[in-house]
Amino acid sequence: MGILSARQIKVLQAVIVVYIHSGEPVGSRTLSRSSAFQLSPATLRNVMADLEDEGFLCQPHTSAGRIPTDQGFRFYVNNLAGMAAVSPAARLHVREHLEVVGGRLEEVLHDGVLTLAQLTPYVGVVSMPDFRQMIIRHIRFVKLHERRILAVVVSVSGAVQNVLFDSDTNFSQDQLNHSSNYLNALLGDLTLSGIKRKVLQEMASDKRGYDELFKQVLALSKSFFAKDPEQQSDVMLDGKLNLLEHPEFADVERMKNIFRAFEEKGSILKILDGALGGEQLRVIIGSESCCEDMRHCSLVTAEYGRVDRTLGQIGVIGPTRMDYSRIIPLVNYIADAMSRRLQN
Amino acid sequence: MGILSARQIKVLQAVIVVYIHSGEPVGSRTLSRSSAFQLSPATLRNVMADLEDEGFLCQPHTSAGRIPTDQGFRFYVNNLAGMAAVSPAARLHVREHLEVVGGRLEEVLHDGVLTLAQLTPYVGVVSMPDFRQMIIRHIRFVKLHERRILAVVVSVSGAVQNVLFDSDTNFSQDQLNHSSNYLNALLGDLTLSGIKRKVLQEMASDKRGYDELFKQVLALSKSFFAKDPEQQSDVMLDGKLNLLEHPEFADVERMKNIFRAFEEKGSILKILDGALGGEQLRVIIGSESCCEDMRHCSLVTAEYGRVDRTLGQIGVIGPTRMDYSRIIPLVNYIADAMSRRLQN
DNA sequence: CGCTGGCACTCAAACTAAAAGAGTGCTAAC
DNA sequence: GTTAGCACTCTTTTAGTTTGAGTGCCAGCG
Repeated sequence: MGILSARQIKVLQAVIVVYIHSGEPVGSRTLSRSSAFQLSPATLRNVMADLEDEGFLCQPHTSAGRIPTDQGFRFYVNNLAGMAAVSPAARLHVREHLEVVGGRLEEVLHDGVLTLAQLTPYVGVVSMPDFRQMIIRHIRFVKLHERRILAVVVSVSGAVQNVLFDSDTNFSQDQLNHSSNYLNALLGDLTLSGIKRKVLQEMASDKRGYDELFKQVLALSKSFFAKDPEQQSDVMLDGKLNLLEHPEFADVERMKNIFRAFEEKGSILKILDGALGGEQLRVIIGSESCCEDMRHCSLVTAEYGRVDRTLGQIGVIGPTRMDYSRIIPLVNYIADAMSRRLQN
Repeated sequence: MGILSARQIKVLQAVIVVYIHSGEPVGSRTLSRSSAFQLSPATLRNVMADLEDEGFLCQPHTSAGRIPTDQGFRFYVNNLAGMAAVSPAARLHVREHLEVVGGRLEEVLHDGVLTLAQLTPYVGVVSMPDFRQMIIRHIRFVKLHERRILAVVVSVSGAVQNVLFDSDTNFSQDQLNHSSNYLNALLGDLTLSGIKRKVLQEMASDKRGYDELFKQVLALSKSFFAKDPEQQSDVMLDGKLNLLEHPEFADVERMKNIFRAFEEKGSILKILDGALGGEQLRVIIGSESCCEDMRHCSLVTAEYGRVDRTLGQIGVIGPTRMDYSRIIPLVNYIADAMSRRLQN
């Protein structure tokens, strides 16, 4: 037990390949006919029964064909799935729609999921970078009304976040400008919390002699950073309708579950960033996501970002019966394209 | 024909009320028993047959009860539906979740749809104001990188829009600040296009003598306003899952259609803003929306905004079999609460 | 010992038939 | 104008039957 014979592997692979394309339980007869097996249905039955004992296959009910279990798919993805090259059509599509110039971070991400939703029959998904972990290029304060201030924070990767807060004192826009300048001069390759720490340090070391400007910056920073936990970390989805085309989601109850998971994006985010800092590409199959509502879905995701720093995950959500050998390279390809675009 | 007798109206109303609560076709027997009618089923049958001839009722098939047509619902909403008072529970919920202080426009709108999605079994929907029609309070330019500039535009109602653009010349942040100040001094109760026009006018009248600063502003404005059509006008939806609970959407095909309409928000926006400038409250029943995918849905929407200016529509989308007498006052109530919150 | 053919068995899906139930339209009588 | 009665229609439900795909197991063969 545990280790599979060469023949078992070959049968397992055949079952999975057929199942991925047909969506129906596959029986011994089908297998014996279609594939290049020289074995009789009876023999295949024996092999399949063994594979079932090992947990790679299962039957929806007695006397139906076998379908792969999550464990079966896992073995397939890890060991058997040959990776198809990204089709020329897909490359062209990416070149035209994704590999364009610039744009805000949000737009780039949107282009990414949109492309995935168009090139696959699944749902495109991307986790938006945690703003708190992004390196800040600019902070600028805009006086709105009395003590109400809008901080515009721009990261190196082009993400823009607006933070609304109230300051204790009533600064003029000129004062805010000066403070902005001061703060921007200070920051170099730091995240928001890094900046916060640095400002506090400068204050502690009080080598600045507490000049007027510095006091302003301090007061402002205090109010501003109090608001910091304004966390926009989020996921973006596109192509939810694609799922409706798959027979496995004709069941209304199952559909509801998945759409529920989509609506409260927190659970998806948890799955996406769950094993953060792991491999560059991840495949999460069915119950591996530990999310009950997503038990019948798989995720294929890849990291995207700049060379030095991962920003988030982009990929697709589809039924466990997913065309992994086509999707995995595609997700990789698109993550790469996005990363390149973010690089400038 | 055309005009309905008192008895016909009474029957029509009874059919609709029963249907709204049961969701099943209602037959003459049910009606004769339940309601305060002193009429026999046979008589009711005659009346109902007449109502069907007039187009207010229809049968899913021979020998089923009658269900109201869109026209029937229309008559009900216009003439028969007694408006229920907003329940204390709903009032409390609104007070706690919607009638809070401040926040960006986007947050306010989000609170609005969320509240609707929680207080009704339908989908909350709000059309975001067309930024181009909003009165601008602030424009501020932030230098990002070389000639790449981020304009932060803030409206009086608290909407913030970031516009990314490239200027022809490489301004310093100080120059941008001065230009911002200049521009902000100029604008008073104007929309973006109003400002554009004004700047052009000032240029034409060249009474400024073409000083250095003004030239800057001009150059900047030219690049900035070139980007103007960056239209974010959009709709926000919440509570899509609610719809799945309704028996009328157990049919997968029908569900798909509606979710398709949700995904491409343009069509919804068209419906919402279609009869813009009309009544304060609108009810759109079934095919009246002229959107094939939404044929089985009704919308109840109300205008929201500041006293002097309508910003958009907020309301719900649900099955045509909607509890209008509860929903209409509720939507009104929530639109009011939102408008009040936006007022400050 | 591995493979195969044969056979009995199981189970879901498809089909058929019959019955039940709800409701209608129509007509004749009140 | 209203009603009771009746024949008719059509859906829904139930049950029973058949079909077909597939399995498990056993005995025999190389």
